[in-house]
Amino acid sequence: MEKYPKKYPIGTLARKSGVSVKTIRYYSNMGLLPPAEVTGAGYRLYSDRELLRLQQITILRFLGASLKQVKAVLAQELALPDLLTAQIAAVDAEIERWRRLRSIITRASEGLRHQEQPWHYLRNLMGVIKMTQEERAQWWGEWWRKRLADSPLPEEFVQGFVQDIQNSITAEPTEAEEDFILAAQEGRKETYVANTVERWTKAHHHMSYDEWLTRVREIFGRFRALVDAAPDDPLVQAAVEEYIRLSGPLTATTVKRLLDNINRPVIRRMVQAADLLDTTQQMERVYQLIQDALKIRLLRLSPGETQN
Amino acid sequence: MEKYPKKYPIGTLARKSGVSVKTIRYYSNMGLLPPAEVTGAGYRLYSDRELLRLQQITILRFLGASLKQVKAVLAQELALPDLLTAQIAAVDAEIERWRRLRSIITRASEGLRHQEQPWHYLRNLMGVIKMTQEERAQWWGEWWRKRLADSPLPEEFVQGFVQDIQNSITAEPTEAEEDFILAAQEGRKETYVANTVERWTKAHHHMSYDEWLTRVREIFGRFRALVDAAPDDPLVQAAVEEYIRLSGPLTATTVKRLLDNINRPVIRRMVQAADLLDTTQQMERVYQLIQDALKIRLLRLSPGETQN
DNA sequence: TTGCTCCTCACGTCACGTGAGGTGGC
DNA sequence: TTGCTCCTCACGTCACGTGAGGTGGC
Repeated sequence: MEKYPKKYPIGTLARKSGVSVKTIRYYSNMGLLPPAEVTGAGYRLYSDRELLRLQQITILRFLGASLKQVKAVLAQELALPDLLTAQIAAVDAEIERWRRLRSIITRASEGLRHQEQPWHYLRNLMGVIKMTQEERAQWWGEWWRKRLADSPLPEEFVQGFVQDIQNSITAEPTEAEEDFILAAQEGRKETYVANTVERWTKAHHHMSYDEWLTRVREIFGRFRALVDAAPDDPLVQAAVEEYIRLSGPLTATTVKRLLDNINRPVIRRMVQAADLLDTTQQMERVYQLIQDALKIRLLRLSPGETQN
Repeated sequence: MEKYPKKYPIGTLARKSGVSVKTIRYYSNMGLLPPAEVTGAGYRLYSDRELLRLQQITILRFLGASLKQVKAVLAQELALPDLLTAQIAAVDAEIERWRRLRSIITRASEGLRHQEQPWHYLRNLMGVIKMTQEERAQWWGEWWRKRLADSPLPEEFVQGFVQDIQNSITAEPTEAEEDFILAAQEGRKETYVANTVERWTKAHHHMSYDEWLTRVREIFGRFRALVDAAPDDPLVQAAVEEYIRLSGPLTATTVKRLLDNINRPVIRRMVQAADLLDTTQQMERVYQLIQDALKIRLLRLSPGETQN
């Protein structure tokens, strides 16, 4: 006695399952849904066993599986939960791809509004977005080399500086970095920088960039005057307090970020450059003073976190 | 004098543009990038004019345009900004599609963990998610008809009630609605409802569902006792105050939402049902009392918004 | 006999890539 | 002459849908 005795032609299966005749024929031909029987005249006959299998196929397709994956799952070569986990990852990748495309199109669309040479602009935009890590390192290297070409800094120094810059470039570019490169390539770097820096000082310090710069200069003047004082001298600590405040709220996190920043090779190299250009040669000592004063300030803010 | 005198074969163009020979051949064959010249031996020759055009094609493809769209833009049948606007909309639709698929797969994946009949569960899930508005209306109609089958309510009343239910179904189902249908189909409705209701009362009222229900019953008891009082009677107003608080903070918005809710045809029909079943037949009057008391409370909360 | 169902085969979709088999040009 | 470049043609990708032309079965 067969379990599924009743057999019916393809049209009946199509009606029972809601799947088109063409699609069922396709599945059958590719071996995914073999008919229960084929008559002498070539008619495909199916039973409810095939109906069940077809429903499983439909479900898996509904969950985004390819026919190849469907085949693997039904052959029990691939477990259902594993398929779904893989699908979620694949869908996430797709969403990421589309998001990125969306941001690119939006940027292009906005950029075009103020552009007189649309194709030229779009070509630059595409170029910048497609840049690999090495190409960006290359670009920044050249940019700094050009900027420092006329400076009186010794050649080895410039070489080292460019090296530091290139080493500090991470795998994933930020949109801000891409926009800067684009602006520089289009010769509108000055206005771009002015705008973004102005936005930053306005948002974080409620003052214009000029005001902010004046404050920074004033603080460095104070440090310079105190260059021979001890780091825990109240005057030095007062100056460092101001310095911290210009970077954010007075918390351990802010101070740590400042210390991390000041320790970056590029910053250290800039301090060296200042010393090379400055006849007083005090920048290195000022730099040490600020570092030490920051460390003391951090100790006072978080006595429990001195280990790191 | 030609503007682009130098002509070169396909391989040179490939190297200059970074596009593969095969792709250039494809574009040329389909008329998107006709060669500047074809030699007697059939060699395609290109100039820098074609190089420029090829770069434009590459840019548009980078922005997600199809070759058909590329053709239209280069033939100036479609303006660039219009293309980009259309692209953004298309990309948004794609992201939405993938998001929906992701949520479906996630739900399936989580549901499978506690399921003994995975295919059966997945089939139900697919069915529920694919339900159209009419199918959902149909489903709710049947569900209520079954629930009210044994009730002593007259048949015309049940008909009208089911009609009201079906009319209140919106085009877009919520996930909560889909989950309820699924739970009901799988016979785990009771635990599902208990869980979600419990979560709701815990989150919004910091009490268990049982406690919350006791409070609601107590308030209705108070209204019932006050059925002949005026809506602005202090005791009625005190009861309505409690009633509002059980629904949210005492603001004009909350009161308006309560009034909207109480005015829904389905709610009115349920009040009528209570009267048909209750020997005291007071529910209709209690209902009116609550409505009037709510209106007075709303007037006191927002005297400026009485027009609507 | 009529009308419906079923069959195969070929082609189209989208933007190419692969590969075979052959030829032109430096 | 050798090695590189170029050519055409056919087929594959993915999951079918469309359509032509013909036949089986109630």
